[in-house]
Amino acid sequence: MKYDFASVEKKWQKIWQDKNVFAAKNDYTLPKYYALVEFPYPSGQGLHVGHPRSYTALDIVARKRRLQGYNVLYPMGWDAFGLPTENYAIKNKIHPEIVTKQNVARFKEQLMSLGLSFDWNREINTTDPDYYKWTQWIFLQLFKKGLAYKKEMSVNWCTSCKVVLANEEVVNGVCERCGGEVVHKVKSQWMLKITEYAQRLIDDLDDVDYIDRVKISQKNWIGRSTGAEVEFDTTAGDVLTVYTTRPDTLYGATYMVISPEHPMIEKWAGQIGNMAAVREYQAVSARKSDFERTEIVKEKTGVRLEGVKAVNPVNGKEIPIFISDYVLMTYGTGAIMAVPAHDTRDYDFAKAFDLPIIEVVSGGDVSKEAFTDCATGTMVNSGILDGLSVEEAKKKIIEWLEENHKGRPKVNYKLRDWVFSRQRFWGEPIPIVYCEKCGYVPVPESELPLRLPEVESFEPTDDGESPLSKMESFVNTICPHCGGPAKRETDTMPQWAGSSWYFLRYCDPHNPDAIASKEALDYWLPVDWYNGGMEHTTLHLLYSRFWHKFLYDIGVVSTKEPYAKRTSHGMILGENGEKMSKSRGNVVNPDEIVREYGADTMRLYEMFIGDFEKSAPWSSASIKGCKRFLDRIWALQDNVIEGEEYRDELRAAMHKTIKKVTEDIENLKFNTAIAAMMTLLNQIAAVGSINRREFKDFLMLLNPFAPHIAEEIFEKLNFGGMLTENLWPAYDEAECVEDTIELVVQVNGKLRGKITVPADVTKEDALAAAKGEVSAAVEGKNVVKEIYVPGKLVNLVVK
RNA sequence: GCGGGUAUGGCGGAAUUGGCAGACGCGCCAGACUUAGGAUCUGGUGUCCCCGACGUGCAGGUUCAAGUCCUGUUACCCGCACCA
Repeated sequence: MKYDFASVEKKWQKIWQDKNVFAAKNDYTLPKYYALVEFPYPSGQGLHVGHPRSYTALDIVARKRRLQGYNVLYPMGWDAFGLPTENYAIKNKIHPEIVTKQNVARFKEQLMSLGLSFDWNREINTTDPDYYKWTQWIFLQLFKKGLAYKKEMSVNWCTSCKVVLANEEVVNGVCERCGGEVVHKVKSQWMLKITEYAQRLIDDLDDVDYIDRVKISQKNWIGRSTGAEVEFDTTAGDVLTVYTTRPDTLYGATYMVISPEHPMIEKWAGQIGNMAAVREYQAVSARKSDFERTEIVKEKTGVRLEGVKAVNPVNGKEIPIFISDYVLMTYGTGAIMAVPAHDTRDYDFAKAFDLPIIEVVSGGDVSKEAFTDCATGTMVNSGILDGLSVEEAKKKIIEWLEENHKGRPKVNYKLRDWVFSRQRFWGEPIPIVYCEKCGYVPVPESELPLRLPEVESFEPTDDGESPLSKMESFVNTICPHCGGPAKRETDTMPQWAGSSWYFLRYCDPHNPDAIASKEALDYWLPVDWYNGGMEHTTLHLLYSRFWHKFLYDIGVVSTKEPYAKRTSHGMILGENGEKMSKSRGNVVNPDEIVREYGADTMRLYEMFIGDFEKSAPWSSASIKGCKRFLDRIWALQDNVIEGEEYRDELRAAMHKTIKKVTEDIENLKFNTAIAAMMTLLNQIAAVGSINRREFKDFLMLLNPFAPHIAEEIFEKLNFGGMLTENLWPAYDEAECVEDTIELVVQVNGKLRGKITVPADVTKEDALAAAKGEVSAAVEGKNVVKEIYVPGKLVNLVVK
C-alpha cells in the first residue's frame, strides 16, 4: 500500500490544530522552553524555500523539547510594515492593509502546509493597532528618558523610494531595497541613542551563547577603539580637539586635518585667507553621494587653511591645518592630527601635498610607506618618549597630557545613533506632537494606539515629506500640554521598530494593559534559542538587544539579554549555486515541492541538504532520496513483529541512533541525525523485520523531522494515543557498544588488515591478533614499536 | 585594506582528543521483478599502470600516524570599508 502523503498530512494538520496540540500552556510552574525564529515579512512573492530551513530546524527542537516534557513556546507572527507592501499598494491602488492581509493569509497557509508546530493562538502582526500601540509606548518611554531626540542631520536619501534610509540600509552606496541612487540630504530626524548602550552591548555578549561569528560581527559593528583626545591650540585662539588611537606618535604630527563640515571653519572664516577655495571644496564634498565618495577612495584631496595654524602641544611647533573629506565629521571629533609616518591615509595625503614625514617609531622604512605596526617598534625623535615601546609610550604620553591639561584617555565607537524616522505611510506613526509653545510633546499614553489615518492616497511627496504630512485631519491637533493648536509628527517608524520587541508580545499576546504581564515575561524570558539569518546580525539583533536593555532599565523585563542562545542558518541557493532570485530564474517554489513530495519530504530534505550553518545549493534530484527514505519506513509496517524490548541484533544500533539523534539536534547537526536514522533503517532492512518496541522508538526519533508520517504509523500500529503525547526515547551509553569491535591493523602507518576482537580485549591479545593478521608484512623484519589505541587500531612500526 | 568563512569522489556532503578518508544521500553501472519503467528490490561504484600505488586547493614541516596540528601560499564567497 502506497503512502498517500497528501491526505495524511492534511489529516494531521487538522487534528493538531483542532486539538490545540502545540499551544504553550500558561502554567508557570512547568519547565519552560522558548524557541524562536525570525518572523517573516509577508511579501507578495510568498514563502521562499529559505524560510522553512530555519523554521523546520527549530520546529525539530520544539517538538523534541515537548516530547522531553517541556512547556514549549514556539510562536509565529508577521513583520508586516514596510516598503514593498506600500509600493505595491500605491502601484495597484489597494490599501496596504488589504495587501498585508492577503499576503499574511498566503504565508500562513504555506506555513501550515509544512506542519510546523507553531502556537497559532499567539500569532501577532506588527501592523495591528493592538500591537503597534506597544511599539509606540516603548518609543514614548525612550523619549521620556531622553533616548529619543530630534536632530538636523545629513541623511541618506533614496532618490527612487523617496525615503530616508538608515546607514545600514545603504549598500554599496545604493538603496538596499531598490538599488536606487542614494544622496545626502539634510533633514530633521528622530534619533535613538543606541550609542549610549554601546559598551553594554559589547560587554553582555560574554553572558550569552551566540555562535562566534555573530558575536564578532556585533563587536566589529559597534567598533570600540581606545585612544586619547588631544587638544591643539591654534593661532586663531580656539582649541582644536582631535581623537587618536596613537597618542604615542604625537611628536610625528606634522599637520592637521579637519572634516569639510567642521563647525570651526565658519568660526574662522574671517581669518582664513583662501575662504573661496575652502567653500568650493565644501560644496564639492557635500554634493558627493556615498557612492561617489567610496568610488574615488584612492586619491586624497583637500585644501590648506591659509592664515590659521595649530600648535603641537608637546613641542610647540606650528603646523598647518587642512580640510579633507577623508576625515569624517561623524566619528571622533571630526578632526585629526596627521602622522604621515605611521598612518597610511596620512601618508598618502602627505605625499599628495608634499608635507614633511617624521619617523617617530623605528622599525619600518618611512621613505617607502607608513609604518603602522604597534607591536615591534621603538620610539625615536620623540623627546620624553624616546626608547619606549609603543605601548609604554601611549601610557606615558596620556599621563603627560593629563598633567598638562592637554588631553585625556578616550574610548570611541563606530556605532552611530539610530535614524528612526521614515517619510512613509506604512509604518507606526511616531506619537509626538509639535507645539510652538511647548516644543515636542509626547502623545498621552491613554491615547495610544495613535492610528494611521484611513485615507485613499498615500503617495510619497517629491519634497521628501511623509505622505501623512498632507493629511490635515491627522496633522492638526491640540497640544496635550497647553491645549493650544499643534501639529503631529508625520514621520513613521522604520521596519526595525516592530521587530525589536516582538518576542516579548508572544509571551502574552492579547494583553490590553501591557506589553505582556510581568509574570508571563518573567516565566518565558529569556528566549532559550533564537535562530535567524546572518543578515540580521548587525541590524535587527543589535536593535532588539538595545531595546531589551532599555526595557530592563525601566523595569519592564527582568533579564539583561533577550536571547540566551543565537544560531544562524546558511542560505539555500539555486541549483546553479547562485543566490535564488527571480532575475536569475532559479527560484524554487515550496508549494510545488510540498505538492509533489509532501511536507515531510520537504522538511527532511531541507535538513539533510548539508551543514545547517552553511549555504547549500538546492537539488531537485537529491530530494528523491528523502522521499524514498520515508516510503521505506512506511513499508516497514509489513514486517512488524511483536516485542517489548530491543532484540539483540538491533540493541546497539537503537541505542546508538537515539544517542546520535538526541545529541545532533542540540548541535545543529540535523543532516547527520538524518543520516543516522537512514543507517538504522538499513540495519533494520538487513535484519528483515522490526518489532513493535523498536518501531515505536524509531517513530519518536523521526517525528520531529517528519511529523505527519510518524503520527500516522503510530496511530495505525496502535501504540497508544497520539505520538505527541509520548516521551522521547532514552539511550544507555553502555548499550551503545557492540560485543565485538573491529580493529585496524597498520604497518608503518599504512592499513594492512583488520581484526575482529571482543570489545573488552586486552592490549596483549589485540597485539597478538594483529601480528597474526599481518604476519606476511612483518616477516623477517624488526618490530621497533607497537602502538595500540583501544577501540581503534594497532600500528606496528617495523624496520 | 580590515574582519569572518570556505576548499574533501561525477554531485550534496560525513569524519570527538591527530587514529580505517569518502558515513548518509543523489547520480551512475549491473542484475531481479515487469507488457513497460523516470516505480520497486538486490549488488557494485575515489583514481590509476588494480595482489600494488596514489588520493582532502597548493608547497613545506612535526608525528608511528595529518582532511585534522605548525609555517608559507593560492582561489573563491560573505560582511565592513578613508572609523584617525
